[in-house]
Amino acid sequence: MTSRPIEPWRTCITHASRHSNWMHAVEIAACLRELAVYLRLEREPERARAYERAARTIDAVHDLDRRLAEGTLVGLPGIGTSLARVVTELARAGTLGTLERLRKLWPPALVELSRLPDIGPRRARILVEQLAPRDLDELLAMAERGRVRDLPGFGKISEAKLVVSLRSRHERGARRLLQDARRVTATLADYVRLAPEARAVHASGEARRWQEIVGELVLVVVTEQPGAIRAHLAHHPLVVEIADGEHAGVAIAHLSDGGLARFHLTPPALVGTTLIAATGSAAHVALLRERAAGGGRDLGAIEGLEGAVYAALGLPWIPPEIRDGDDEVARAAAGERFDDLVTIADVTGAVHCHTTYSDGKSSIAQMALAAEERELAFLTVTDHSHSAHYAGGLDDARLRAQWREIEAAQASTPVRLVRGTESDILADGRLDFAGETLAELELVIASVHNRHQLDEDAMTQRLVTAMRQPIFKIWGHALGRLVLRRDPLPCRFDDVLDAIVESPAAIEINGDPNRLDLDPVRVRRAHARGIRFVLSSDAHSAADLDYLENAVAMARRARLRPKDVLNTLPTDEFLAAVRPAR
DNA sequence: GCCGTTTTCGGCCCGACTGTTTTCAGTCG
Repeated sequence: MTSRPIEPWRTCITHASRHSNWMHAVEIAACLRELAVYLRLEREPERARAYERAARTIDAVHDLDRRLAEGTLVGLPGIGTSLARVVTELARAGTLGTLERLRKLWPPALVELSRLPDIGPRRARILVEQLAPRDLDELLAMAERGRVRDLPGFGKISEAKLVVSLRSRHERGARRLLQDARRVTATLADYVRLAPEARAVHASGEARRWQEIVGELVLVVVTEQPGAIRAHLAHHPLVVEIADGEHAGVAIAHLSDGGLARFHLTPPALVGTTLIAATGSAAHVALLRERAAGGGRDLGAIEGLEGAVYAALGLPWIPPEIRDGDDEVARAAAGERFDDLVTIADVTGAVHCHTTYSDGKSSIAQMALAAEERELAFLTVTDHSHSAHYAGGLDDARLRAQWREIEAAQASTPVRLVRGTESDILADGRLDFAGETLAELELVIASVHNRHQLDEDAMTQRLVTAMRQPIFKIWGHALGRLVLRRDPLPCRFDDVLDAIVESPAAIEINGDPNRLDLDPVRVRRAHARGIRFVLSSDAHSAADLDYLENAVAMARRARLRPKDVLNTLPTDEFLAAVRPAR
């Protein structure tokens, strides 16, 4: 286990280690999306869609560098000879003749404009061509003066909507998923490191605290020449313009995807306090500032690394994941240490994995190999159950066929393969297999996949009934939320926790970047009731096993220790703890 | 521009909604 990282955040930086060029997948995908915007403006929606599809593929591909080197991009979904050439050129040269030409042809505001709600390519083009605003602020002023309502395709109502979305574009348009934020932050950090004036670069902000939704991206750059860093930043392909921040040590980059990135430029002596301020939360920093002032000190003037700043305040270092401004400072002051929160090195096995038997992309053998590579001792094979038609759920016969394949695969892997299921929780709270089949399984995950719209009473009843089933089961992606897309299931959560406390059950913390479910706030509530957890990746491919990192981070945010997590146990103890039949 | 053949060219999700029109275009999910 020694080879795996201890501090989850670090892996983000190491994964992004670069080759001779500096164009990452994130940047290539952004350029493809920008090209798609221009193609839509030029009324080529099919080609635009092809570029958007290629952007999604590049975002998702795990071995881009290898494929670039070997010239094996063609064959990836949506990548033909033409787009392979475009991607290769972007990767090698950092830009593309066509893209540069289009950027000169269309005003910069246009790309951002076409991302606003209710503004498609046609009306974006009308706004830009008829009003010729220098930027979106000027367009806002024009809309406020009533100059939009008489344009073709516009009226008073759409003008008013435009004003609203232009006024709120920064706070709303910049909300992004944690995974996206971490990737873009890492790529910006790598780029800044290329500047000789940058002595160190640290990712910070909400992404460092593993918040599910990230607004601004925040980075700390250690440098004695902030002007040189600003000039360097202006040349990044994602950067539209560099603006001044609230004080001289801050530069704000407007990104072509509509987001903002804030760079704190600090001299070496103040890196610790700057990193603390840049990481937040605001409430946490306020508590530290108060504590410093109580001792007659100015937080912003304390020199040294982060640990030294905390030490100067009489505190142990507090992990970013729990800097919520809740009671972490008070507890740390009272002597509680947080250096024993669960880490990825504590996790012994991969729970909740799909294979080609249902909607996974990798075979049982491929999943086993990926688990072995990650030094995991066991892997639970938990494909969907029969009711999940859309995902190719398994009936009894195919489940038993899978058991035979698991047995065969077991012969050639040291990873203990566990016979499991992700059983649908039916609308009435029953599980999807008969009791005798469930009893033959070694592990049961019970999840809601449909009928999300039941009312609170019916949903609570459904979940309570499911959790009271007389077998041990793991409540999978508990409240079914999709970050920024779907709210948690409506239910009386504490009633469900009551049922879990009484019944044999545990709760999953799902590391799928769209789910991150159960959320850390509710995990703390469940933890306070003595409920235990499993950390899972919900992997639908071998590479997805890395989503475990997200689950670990959510668990750390909830202050879980290894003892709170079932899949930190040795294989035999884990299997005994989760065995369905008792 | 990609893809999958009804195999080298035509389709690419499509219906609901809404504000703008005056019978529909644009946008969204």
